[in-house]
Amino acid sequence: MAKQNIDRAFNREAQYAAKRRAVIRSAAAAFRRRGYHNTSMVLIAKSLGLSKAALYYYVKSKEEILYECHMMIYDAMDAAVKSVRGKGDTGLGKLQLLYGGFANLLTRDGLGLLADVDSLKGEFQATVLKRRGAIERAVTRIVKQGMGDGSIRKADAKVTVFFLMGALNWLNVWYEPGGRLSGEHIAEAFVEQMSAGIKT
Amino acid sequence: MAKQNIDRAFNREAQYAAKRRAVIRSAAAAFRRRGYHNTSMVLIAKSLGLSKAALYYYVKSKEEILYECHMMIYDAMDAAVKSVRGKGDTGLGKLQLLYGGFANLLTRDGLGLLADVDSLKGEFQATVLKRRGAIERAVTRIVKQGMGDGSIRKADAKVTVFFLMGALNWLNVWYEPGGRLSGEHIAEAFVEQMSAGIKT
DNA sequence: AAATAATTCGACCAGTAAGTCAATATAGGG
DNA sequence: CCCTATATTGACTTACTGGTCGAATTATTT
Repeated sequence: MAKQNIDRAFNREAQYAAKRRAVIRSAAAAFRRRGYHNTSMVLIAKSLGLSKAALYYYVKSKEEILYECHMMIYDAMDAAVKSVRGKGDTGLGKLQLLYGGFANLLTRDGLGLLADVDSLKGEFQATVLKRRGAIERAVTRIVKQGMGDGSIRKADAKVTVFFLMGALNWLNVWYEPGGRLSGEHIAEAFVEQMSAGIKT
Repeated sequence: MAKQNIDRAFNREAQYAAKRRAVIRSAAAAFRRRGYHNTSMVLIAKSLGLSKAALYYYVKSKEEILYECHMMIYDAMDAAVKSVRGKGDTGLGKLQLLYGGFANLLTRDGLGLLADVDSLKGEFQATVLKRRGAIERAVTRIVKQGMGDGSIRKADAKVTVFFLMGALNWLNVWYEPGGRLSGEHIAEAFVEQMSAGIKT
């Protein structure tokens, strides 16, 4: 029954991983609503029907949870960047796809850009900043491509990108799932306003 | 010498008020850099060459400091709103003036939009949210005016406004005074991108 | 059913930071 | 030069919360 055993073990592992993800996701939602420091471990635990001690069976520290929250969103954004490779004939077209994808992540998929980078220390913070930088650089590259092919108006690329990323970030603060505005609606409006703001 | 006494007393009062303001301003800068919860009262005190206990001679609590930080920026924004009354012939023109004014507050004047509203409780939080709502409503009013007079493309006003406010808010995260980009430069670029994004 | 491994918990520990207070230093006014 | 009000402090208290640990409980294997 070696095969069975392996299956079982695999299943257990998967179960563990799933629960760990649940912890991260639940914490992420709480962090987004109340902020990192206003969310205690007991609260995260209780919202999952667990005790605080049980939480530490799945994560090493609160900081690690925050770190994983960041990784989650950056994984998704990296995937979005990758998915527009080759697509879109102009820089602007590519950026439209990517920006819409980002907006969808933040609304439809319930992921949030956490701003609490300062609460992370050492290696954790360095990694998060590195990945954020990578995203910004990817967007900047596309913007510059657009400026090169004439689809995007020439301007300071850094300012342009930060302007656009800021609008996205603010979504966390005001967007409420299930409200009057659907995620798709917002994504569409954002892409339109973004495009109009930067195209030639 | 009653007059003298009154003058002196007034001077003392002014001195007190000035020092109190200094506490708020210094704390605001620290909050913006490190975040509210990562900034201890001792740190605020030491950066002013005081002990923590002395701080409590000027403020009632840390929360009050955060509250006053918010009031400071909202006072400035209210003033900016007031200052564009009557100016600008179209909605777009008025919004350009206001948006540039906001950008200047955040860069040149070193004021920052604090996002830590969740760390405020009860009446404090209610007041801050009320004032933030008032600013958003003022901006929305101008946007709608612009949609009415044909200077601004018709769209969902709420989304439009939040998009623009988000870009402003993100300034706090990435803008560094004394860097390559001057406040004026950024304000100009923001106004241009904002205008292009929403005009007809 | 016994033995073993995976989960979960109550109770506790330790560090941190806000806030208090009695005591002290400083500065003008008489 | 004293006296009063203002300004400042060191030492202390208090409350919270992240994190640990051994025991208990539950699931799994043999």
